[in-house]
Amino acid sequence: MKRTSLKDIARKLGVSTTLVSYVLNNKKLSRISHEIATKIRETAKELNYRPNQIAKSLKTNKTDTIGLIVSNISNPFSSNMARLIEDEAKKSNYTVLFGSSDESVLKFGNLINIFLNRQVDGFIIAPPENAESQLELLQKNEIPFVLIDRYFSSPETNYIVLDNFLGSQMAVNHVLEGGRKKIGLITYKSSLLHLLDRKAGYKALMETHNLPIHEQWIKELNLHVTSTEVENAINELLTGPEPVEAILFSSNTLASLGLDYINQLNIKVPSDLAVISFDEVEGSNLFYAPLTYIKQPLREMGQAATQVLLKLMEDKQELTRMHFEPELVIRKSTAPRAAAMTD
Amino acid sequence: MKRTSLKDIARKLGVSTTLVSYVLNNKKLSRISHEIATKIRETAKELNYRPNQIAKSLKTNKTDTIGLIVSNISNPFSSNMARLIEDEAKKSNYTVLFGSSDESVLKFGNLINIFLNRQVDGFIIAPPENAESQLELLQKNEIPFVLIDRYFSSPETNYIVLDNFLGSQMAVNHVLEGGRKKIGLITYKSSLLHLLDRKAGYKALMETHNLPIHEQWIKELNLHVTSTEVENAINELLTGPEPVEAILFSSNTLASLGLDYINQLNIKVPSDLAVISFDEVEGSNLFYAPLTYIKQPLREMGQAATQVLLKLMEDKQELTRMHFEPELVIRKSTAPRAAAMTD
DNA sequence: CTGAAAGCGCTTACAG
DNA sequence: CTGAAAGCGCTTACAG
Repeated sequence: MKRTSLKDIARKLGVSTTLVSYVLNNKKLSRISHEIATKIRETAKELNYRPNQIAKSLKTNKTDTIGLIVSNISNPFSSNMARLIEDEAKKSNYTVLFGSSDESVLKFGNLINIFLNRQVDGFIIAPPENAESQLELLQKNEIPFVLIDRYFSSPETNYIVLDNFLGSQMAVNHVLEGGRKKIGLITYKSSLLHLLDRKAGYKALMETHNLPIHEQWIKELNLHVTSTEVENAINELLTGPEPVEAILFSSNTLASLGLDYINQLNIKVPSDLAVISFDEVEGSNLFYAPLTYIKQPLREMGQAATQVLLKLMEDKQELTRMHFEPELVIRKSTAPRAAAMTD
Repeated sequence: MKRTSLKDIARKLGVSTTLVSYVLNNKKLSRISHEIATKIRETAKELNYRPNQIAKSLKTNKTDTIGLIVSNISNPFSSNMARLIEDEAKKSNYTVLFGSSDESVLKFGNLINIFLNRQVDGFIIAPPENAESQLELLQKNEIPFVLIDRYFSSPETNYIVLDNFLGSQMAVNHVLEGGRKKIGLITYKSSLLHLLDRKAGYKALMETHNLPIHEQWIKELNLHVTSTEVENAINELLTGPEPVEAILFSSNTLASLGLDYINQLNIKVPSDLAVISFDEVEGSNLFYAPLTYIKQPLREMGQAATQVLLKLMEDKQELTRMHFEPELVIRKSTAPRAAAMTD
């Protein structure tokens, strides 16, 4: 069954496709008789006309599609972001293509190419390490894009990220206020700036308070982290010459693995060890000491990213770089020393 | 900067676009001199040629795109499924458009239309209630699609679902073996067959064992469930004339809300109450009594759905309906009566 | 072995 | 007020 096209409608009514196109797109309506317009609309409905966006795109060079590239769509952080972007994009009649890079530049580059071949109008990207050259390529080709969650110092791009430096400071400050000065950091070995910011914030605040930072307090694990690595890191932080009283996890994945292990150990949170993390750990409220965490304003960030991209696509404008303020969600895992002891 | 087209390459080499098209698509290579083929490929690379899939699609009437419609991409079940489908589709050079219906037929219909306008080649769909007429429309238009997770008795469609009836039976049987005969069910008020199957399996197994089922043991909540509804349901199950000894939750969302509440009550799992659920509850391993659950073989189901759709798209074939076998993952929340007591 | 040409379904500058 | 016509970037049946 052939789908009906503009031509079919035009032929049936004995008018030009031009006219039909104008009417169905509500263009130049002022110059078209009301009568014929109505007839066209009726016939379109009757024949169950459905515009072929592909044909339209070929002509207009616009697909009303944006490509969303995240690390892994099955990660809650990414899927939540995806949903917000989907909704925000739909408001402007955009549809979202998605792809997962798995932290691999190779896969990332492939996705970019696949999406470019499909003529996406722009990208929202949480890039993997070493994606700089790919991004430069996009810039050279004047493809609009905005980074989210992650960013680079060069090339200069639009981005929407958390103020990660501040987030770490808030986390460390909160732990210090609870009476714990020996704080370990479990993060990733990575050149990604948002992660370096988290490390730097931790260090900076410790220094502000003239507290020593032992290098063995900072554990940097693989981006594709295993539970064993996390377990080893925790063991090392808890034993050694300067055992820590608190651990800051720089991601929900790390914290989730960490809590699993801590739960098996013969120690109590928060009396023996305070725990805090970036991003919520799904289900950590079921833990006997629900996790204190640094919360990102996901909705605002997702909407901002989409809006910035949409604006970018209609007219190249200057750079937009936003650092969103984190929120400290205090729960039991960091209850103050004294309180925790008598708990 | 204009993108280079086939014509650009053809002009530069003084050959026809026909030839260039054949070479770059590795078609009819036997009839093309090796020399000119090499030259064409070199020039394409040099000019950074990137095929315009939109133009190709217009001509071939194929977009190599599939539409994935789930209830909500930010639900872990959906995002996990999405990731598996993304990977499986990519193996065959397909890209995935996604959309969330939020259990609304209206939104669902809109997504179908949007995706059809974009000429997706087929759909993978976890439909909302009352989506039957929309699906019939797809069938009438000969659009290939396969349902996943959910299905209808009419119209007859392809689908990939869990054997939900069996899943409930496994769950109830396991609880009975643990020495508990009073079992409550918290599920949704819905005509969706996979949910009715879960209820039916529960009833059937109880009857097999000649156990009474009190109607007040079956709680049917709104698909857009609130924590209050879950709390009320649990309260009613635990008080009343015939308080239950175990609760089966028919989804991870229900179980998650339920555990949250049970955790606040002055009762212990599993000694006071055994708990079991469909699908894993993220982070429930952090709970003092990790949750026993009915596991769906997501990977197999996602791959099957994609494969069935791909086959469907190349040649309409007969119906494929698969009921996958569930797996019972036993953890502490359903430990046998005796063991739980002395625990 | 190769290419001119038609055509996919639209949009829109242009002529009347 | 209206329409013929060109053209977006491809594919491919057809003629040579």
